[in-house]
Amino acid sequence: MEYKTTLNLPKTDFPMKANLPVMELEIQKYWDEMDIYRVLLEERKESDLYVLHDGPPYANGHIHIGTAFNKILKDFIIKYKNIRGYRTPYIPGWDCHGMPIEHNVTKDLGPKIKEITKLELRKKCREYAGKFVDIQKGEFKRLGVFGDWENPYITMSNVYEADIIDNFGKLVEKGYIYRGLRPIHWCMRCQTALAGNEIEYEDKESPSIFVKYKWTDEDKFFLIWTTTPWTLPANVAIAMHPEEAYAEVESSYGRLVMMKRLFESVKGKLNDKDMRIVKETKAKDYMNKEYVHPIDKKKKGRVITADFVTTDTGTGIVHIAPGHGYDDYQAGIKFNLDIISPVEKDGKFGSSVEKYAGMNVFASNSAIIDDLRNEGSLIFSEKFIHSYPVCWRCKSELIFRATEQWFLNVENADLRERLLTEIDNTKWIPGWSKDRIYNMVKTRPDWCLSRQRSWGVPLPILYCKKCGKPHIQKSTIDKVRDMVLEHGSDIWFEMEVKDLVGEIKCEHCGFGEFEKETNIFDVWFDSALSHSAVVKKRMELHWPSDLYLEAVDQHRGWFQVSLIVSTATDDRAPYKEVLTHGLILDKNMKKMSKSLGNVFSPEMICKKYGAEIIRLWFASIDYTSDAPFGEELLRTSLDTYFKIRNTIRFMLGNLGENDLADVSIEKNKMHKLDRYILNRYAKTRKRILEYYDEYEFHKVFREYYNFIVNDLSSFYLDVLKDRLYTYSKNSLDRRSGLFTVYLLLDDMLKQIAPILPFTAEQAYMHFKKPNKKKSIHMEVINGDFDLYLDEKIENDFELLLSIRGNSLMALEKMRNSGEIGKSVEADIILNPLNDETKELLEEYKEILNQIFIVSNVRINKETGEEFQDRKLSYALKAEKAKGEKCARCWLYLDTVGKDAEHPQLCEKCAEAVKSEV
RNA sequence: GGGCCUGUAGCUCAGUUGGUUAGAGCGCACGCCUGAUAAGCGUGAGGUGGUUGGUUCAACUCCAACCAGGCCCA
Repeated sequence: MEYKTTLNLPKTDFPMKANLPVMELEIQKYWDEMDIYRVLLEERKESDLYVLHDGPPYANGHIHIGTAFNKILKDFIIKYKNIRGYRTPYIPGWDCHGMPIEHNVTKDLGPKIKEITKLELRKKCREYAGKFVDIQKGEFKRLGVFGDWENPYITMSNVYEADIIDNFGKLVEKGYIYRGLRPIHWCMRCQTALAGNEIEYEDKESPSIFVKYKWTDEDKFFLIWTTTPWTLPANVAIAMHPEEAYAEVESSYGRLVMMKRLFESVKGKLNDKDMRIVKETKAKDYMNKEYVHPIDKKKKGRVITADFVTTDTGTGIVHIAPGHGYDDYQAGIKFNLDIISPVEKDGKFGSSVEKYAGMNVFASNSAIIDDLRNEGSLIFSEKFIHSYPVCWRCKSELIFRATEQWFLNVENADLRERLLTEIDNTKWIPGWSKDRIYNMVKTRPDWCLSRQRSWGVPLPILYCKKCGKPHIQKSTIDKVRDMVLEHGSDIWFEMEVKDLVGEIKCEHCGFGEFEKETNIFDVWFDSALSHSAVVKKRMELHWPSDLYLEAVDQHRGWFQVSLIVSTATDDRAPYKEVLTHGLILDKNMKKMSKSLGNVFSPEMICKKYGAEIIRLWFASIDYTSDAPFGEELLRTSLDTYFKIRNTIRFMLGNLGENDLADVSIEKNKMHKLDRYILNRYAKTRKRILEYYDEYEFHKVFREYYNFIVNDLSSFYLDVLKDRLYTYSKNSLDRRSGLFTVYLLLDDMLKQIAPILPFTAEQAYMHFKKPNKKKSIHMEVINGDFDLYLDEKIENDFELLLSIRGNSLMALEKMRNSGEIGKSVEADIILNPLNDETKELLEEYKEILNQIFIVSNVRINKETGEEFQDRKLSYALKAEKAKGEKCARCWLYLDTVGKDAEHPQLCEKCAEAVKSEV
């Protein structure tokens, strides 16, 4: 027992128990105090620049697991590029304007909304967004993300808002901006436009009517179907399905065209027993055929085709009013139809509809039905119950109503073609990501930039008070931009026109008084311009960015809108590479949502487990597809984390108090086992770096973790213990082992630092190493392990390890029969059955017992279980160890007792003990 | 309904240009150690490869359809 004190057992203050929730906060404090972000930039001030531009999360609510995932992936890359020696400024940003914030603020206000002004509402929105910017900032920092948290970019800042207006001016100058009509959801009671999530659906009873439209040239009719009779005055066309069969039908109402498959259903409804098909036709037979307008007989409409025509209800022919429906609008764009919008803000027909002018549209339904019936064109009518959109606030029924909107023309100056070229010139990861955005851009419509809202950047457009025409001029816009830069965009709403832009004249009528546009920009326009407002403007960055990294949903969002404005104004994509990741779903691969109660807050996980555990989980999954998430899955990460941590701790412990400055050993003097593990690591490390360069973190993780488990923990370190603990302190073999552990730990800490920044930092603090920096993140991965590549050692050990496997099985049998406990209680007898095996065993005979962790390995002619593997052939047998147990190293050796001073010890231990004195 | 994606052991992932009994780690079971100890080591049991067809001497790997799930549109 007294000999235990002569052993070199591991010793370290690096705690086994991580207590991450507390430890991480301490490390965070350390980073804050040293100002790690600026220290790193200073450290790399001469280095190459790498720019990952942050896509701004929406400043609305706390971060969720998906936001955390995105930020952590970005942080992996930033920290990796940094530790590879790049200068990696990272400017986090927030998207602050827009409907969801305005919606929440409005909801909180309740009925008080009517008492406050637009400016007051905007102020409340600004406060709301500001509050969540601060909250999210803290939450992101807590995850260990490095960035310029003191100077993030905020889309509601003066600089940013001014840049939005500036770029709009450029787009105007280049001819991308035009005004057009577009139908939007409209609440006639609130007299406002509504966005998607402000719409609710309720069951509503509507009239369903069949109306016959007379051909202009013959006494035949198209039989159309609609549930919104009030939209008939705005009719400009009727649509048939391009693939379906149609029929001409003889009936008591005359000769009618309808969809063939709906014939029986229509016949039943009309109760016309003699109705019969007289001719089978196709939509193309009627293409562009003209009919008399159902309300205004002076006008004509024509036949078009559309995919959205229903094939299971109605008549198979629908009436088209592009001003009153989204499908209709799209069809209108496609077939170049007029967009008629005869309905005023209050939901009443304007003077263009003589017959019903001043009448509320819903009230007009019955009048229109009566009129059609009286003139004989209405041949069927019934009640129809369907889900219908209503206003989220006043619950009144909504209508689609075409209004004037401002658009960005994606065809101007061949923009669409140029976008597709830019997509081709960008590297998309993974590859399918390119197809996805390519197909979207290929077919996307013009971008509607205007929103009828309060919380956003105003469109800097004026309208002549006399002729009503818009004044949209670069010079004027630039004046607005300067005012916004100085005062913020509220100035648009506060100031008189002439104070805002000086004296200007209407270029159409020469009048000098104007009204200001009240619309604001689509919030996507804000974030689309981060490439300009941030990447171009910040001195520490370069344009274009090296990388954008967001979730799959951003192909329609940020990736695309950024591409559009950047290509339009600067003729190229704002990024060189785009990396897309999937979404985080719940443990059953179902979407997370508050109503399902399957949502996790990163905050809770940090408090309970630590940020490192989430980071490790994110590193272990393949982000190219969607991934599940749940607390029980985190347990895996927890176990994995402790394995990594303990292995690091064990290595730190063995290095202990050693002065590592002069531990260096030449390769050819090193122990063979050490040379083997360094060769293994050299190869592993090469793959790790390749995977990092390809952003394949789950492969990095797998490679790293497998090395720890299979190579280090269960083999190398297990075998090494005897050498480190029992050999005399300064023996070459022991120092060789220490040096190896030092080399491994030094590099392995750097390799894992991007993924586990807190733990790597903490371990680094306990790591005694020459020329140590203040933080591991200031280190650079540049050491070259190639000198340790050694094919012969690798091949030899592959074979030795195969023998070791059989040895382990033989030992396990002895253990199960109770003959031995630990493996050093046994000897292994090997009988080489061919020359190759004999040669191999001869070469390594000195260290075979170490490799197998037994007391002795004897090579002789004894029989045993025979094995063949590749070129090896041998018989193997395990038996109880011969010799005495050494009181110090616990091996059973026949040299025990030979030393008179230390009769309980083996030769080696006796020497070791003496040398220590 | 359209575009894109995913589906290999309980979990996370490997499987090279289609080619022998589909691999690893975790977890699980059993055992050992007590000089990495709220640790370490060993052994073992787990897979009709989403389903169904097709191409081929041969398919987890190629093709088609379907099922389940995800994103973005309609």
